[in-house]
Amino acid sequence: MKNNTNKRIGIKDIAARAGVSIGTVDRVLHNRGEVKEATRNKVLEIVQELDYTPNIFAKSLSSKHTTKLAIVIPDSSDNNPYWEKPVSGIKLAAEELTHYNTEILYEHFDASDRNAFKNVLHKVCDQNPDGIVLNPVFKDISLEFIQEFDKRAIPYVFIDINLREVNNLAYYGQDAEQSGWVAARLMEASTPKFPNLLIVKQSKWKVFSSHIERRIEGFTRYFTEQQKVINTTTIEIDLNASNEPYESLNKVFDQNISYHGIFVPNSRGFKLANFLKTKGLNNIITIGYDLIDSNIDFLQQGYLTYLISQKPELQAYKAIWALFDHLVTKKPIRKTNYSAIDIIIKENIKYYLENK
Amino acid sequence: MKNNTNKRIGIKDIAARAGVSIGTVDRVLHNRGEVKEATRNKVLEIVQELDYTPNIFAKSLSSKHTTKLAIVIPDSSDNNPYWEKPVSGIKLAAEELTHYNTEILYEHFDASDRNAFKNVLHKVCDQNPDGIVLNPVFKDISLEFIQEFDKRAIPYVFIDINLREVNNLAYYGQDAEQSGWVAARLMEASTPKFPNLLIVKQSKWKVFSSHIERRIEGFTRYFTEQQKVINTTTIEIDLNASNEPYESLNKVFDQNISYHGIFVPNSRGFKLANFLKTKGLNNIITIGYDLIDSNIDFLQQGYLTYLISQKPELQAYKAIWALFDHLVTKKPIRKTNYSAIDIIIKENIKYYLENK
DNA sequence: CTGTTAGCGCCTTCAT
DNA sequence: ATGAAGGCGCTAACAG
Repeated sequence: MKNNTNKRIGIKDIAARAGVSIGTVDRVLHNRGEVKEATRNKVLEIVQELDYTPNIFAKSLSSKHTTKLAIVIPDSSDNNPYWEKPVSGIKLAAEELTHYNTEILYEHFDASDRNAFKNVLHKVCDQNPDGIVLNPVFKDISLEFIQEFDKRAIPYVFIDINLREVNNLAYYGQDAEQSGWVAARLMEASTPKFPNLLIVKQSKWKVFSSHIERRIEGFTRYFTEQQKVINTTTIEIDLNASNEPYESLNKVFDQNISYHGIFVPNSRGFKLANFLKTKGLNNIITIGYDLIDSNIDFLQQGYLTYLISQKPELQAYKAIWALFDHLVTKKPIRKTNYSAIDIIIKENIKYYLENK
Repeated sequence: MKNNTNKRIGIKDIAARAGVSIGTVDRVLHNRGEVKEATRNKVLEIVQELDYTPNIFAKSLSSKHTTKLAIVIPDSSDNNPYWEKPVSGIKLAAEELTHYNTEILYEHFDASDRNAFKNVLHKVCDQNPDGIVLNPVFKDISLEFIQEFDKRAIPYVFIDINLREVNNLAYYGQDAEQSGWVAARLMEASTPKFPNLLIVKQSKWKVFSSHIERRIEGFTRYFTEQQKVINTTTIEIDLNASNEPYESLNKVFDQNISYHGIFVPNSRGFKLANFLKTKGLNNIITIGYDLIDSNIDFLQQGYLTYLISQKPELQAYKAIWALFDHLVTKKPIRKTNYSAIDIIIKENIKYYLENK
């Protein structure tokens, strides 16, 4: 039984102890205005001694200052529904944070549009926010602006893509290679020895490509490191073209190889699934990524066997909170934060969705 | 650019809109004192319309009242490390909530001790808490006290075990049968057709038994409903006896059946794994429950293939917050809340643990 | 039944 | 360089 009867000590107490007014205490606490060196030291001493910590509720209640957090992540205007997810995480965090006198600046842009990206960053700089969540889709442009952030001492948190050798406060994202391992492990468990495997890549997919490549690396490296022999075919398809993926897949399936498993390392598994459905092929193990609606649909129909999910909502949500904690409550923040790699099947998807 | 400049509306705003004073608004909000039915309705209407939510910081700043929440769940003193998990969720919630003027009353007891359970509930009643999180391990005793709770209008939330036909605010727990389905599905995917399967039950396990039974039901029903033929052997072992599970398992494995998979529907998978390790059997698919340390250890060593986890920390954490939200912020609470059924393998456990 | 008022701990402006 | 006072949104005691 815990009884928390320790009254918190406040600036009033330390003012009394120091024989000054609370106004003076406030000034030394915030380096605001001039205070005689002697009294200043005395106050600080007492602060130390009494282990004073501000009451952030009283603080945010009274403070006129609202901290501004800017979010720079793509939206789904490039026809990739994946991007809806982080946005919903942002909205949740924004809602919660209105209580704390903090406001979220969110500007969406097409993930494949260099200029849009640059423009957004310019706007963000103009707003002069207190902190920034950034998905650095274009590395060169990002680095440019990061210099500016550093100069202004604005903390920034990366989402999804981690840029090395810069001074970011934190990173929230996935370990793409490891998720490839997970996929491989599931594939191995569900297919016979020496399986024929197909990997369906997307061409013309510039933005996120490093992730996709690393998922594939992880996938194939799993088998080689376990010294399992597999027979892999990799095809590249323009998944945005209207005649695809049917044309390419038809070609592959006409070659009379019977595939045991198919790995789609991006969020477009549903396109493959749709193809399999029209062909009546429902005994192939298929593994895709991300819980977008059409994937969920085909998972439930049985044309996708596994989905791997990284809770992108949570990434955005956590990134924003990290900034808040850093700026307002001064909590220490862990720098590298990899998302969980969740395994979703028909049987557990329902409660997974209910618990996000 | 979304500018969240919507000032939160407060009791002052709704007072103005209703043409009354903030005092009156406060009274209807808290059912304190008498208010004319007409004005009462008007205020409530405006509250609805403006979607008012109280500023809990201002609230906890001004309020003298500290809300007391009592938690009645077992600890691990009955030698079941599972119970450590919810306790850690409680601690987290308690820590967060101290800020909000609420105090957590936690009294542990042995899950197998009827008298201990009763005593704790008596103590809880004496404390006269504002809300109660209850794991109703013993149904009859629980129902007895629930009558008292209802009489005093103290809201109570169930964890782990759901008692029907009582007026609980919410339930947080697992869908045991569905998790059995998940296990079955994984087992099916990883074993040949017509597999020999072994189910290792624990005897003398009174408290939690309905869950365990329902996991097994789900497991076997999956196969029958899919019309898959399996050959199942079920053994019951006193997993707390020192000569077990070795004696019983030895007997089973001496019978010259080669098992493809073993299902352990409780948290003691590690005991089986340890047996398999000493026997050098590492090609059997094994599925266990719960991320207790020894299970994690054997998962990483490869003697447990899958672990199914229900994030018991989160259940406790959410249950406490549900009470808080109900009592303090008046948020509506969903009554039935099933945990996610997480599939854990060697390859994804690391980030899973990092993200709890 | 309803309005007024004094805080809660802190920030901020205005005097001194 | 320092103190005094008003206010943030809400609770609770006190007057009508």
